[in-house]
Amino acid sequence: MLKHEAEADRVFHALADANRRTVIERLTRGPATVSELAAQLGVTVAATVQHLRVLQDSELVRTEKAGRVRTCQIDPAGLRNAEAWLRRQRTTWERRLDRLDAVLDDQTKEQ
Amino acid sequence: MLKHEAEADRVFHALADANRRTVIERLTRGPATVSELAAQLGVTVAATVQHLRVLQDSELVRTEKAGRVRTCQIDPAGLRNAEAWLRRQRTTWERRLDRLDAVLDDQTKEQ
DNA sequence: CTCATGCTTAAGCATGCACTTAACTTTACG
DNA sequence: CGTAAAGTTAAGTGCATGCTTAAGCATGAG
Repeated sequence: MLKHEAEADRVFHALADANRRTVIERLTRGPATVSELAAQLGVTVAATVQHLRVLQDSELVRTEKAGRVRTCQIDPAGLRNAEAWLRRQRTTWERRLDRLDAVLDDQTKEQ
Repeated sequence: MLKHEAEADRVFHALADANRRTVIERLTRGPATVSELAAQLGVTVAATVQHLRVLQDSELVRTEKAGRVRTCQIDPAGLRNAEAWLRRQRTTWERRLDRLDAVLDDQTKEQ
């Protein structure tokens, strides 16, 4: 639970930036180099590298360097973590609503 | 798409804070007052109010004031938005992998 | 009415973050 | 070799963020 919390911290922080989300959206369509991502974002390559570090630490992106060009692609682990946290909250909440419904049903029957 | 992007911005930013996630986890178990949330977080009531403003703006929490006590509960809209964004990315990525598989299958057949 | 309770708001502060520029390393090409 | 391209790293800057304290505003209990 605690390890998961730390992961959730990294992942949601990574997703909280619009430029980093744009990188993810781009990479779901296929791999890209650092320069290509920088061009699409409209920021410097240096800024893009910093974004990529955050995305890698949260397991949202994997990169590999061949020669002098670094190729980036989606790492599904981070997306799965984030989806799992959200689903956990939603199901807990829905289960509670179901219990509430049951209680209300019992009460109406007892009248 | 643009409106959705702005919503994603707010939601993921809200989820990026550990204390705000704790509030959500608490509220999935049932409603709570501002003071109760502050006590659990171990921060001042003032700080908690600020977190609640962020959570309301991202439609993760709804609140209602009765007398001098404000009761907070989950608003499922924000969670749904976040889940939708993540699912959109994941399915786009999986569809691309499927296409890649198809291409590779064709190539092996042609040999 | 008095006063404590629950919340709200404003102001200040330390820290973090996203970006830049600039200097540097490594790799490819002629 | 010389040089341009791709990326890395460091330092600095402005702005946002999360927190505090302090003051203020309703509301409920006695």
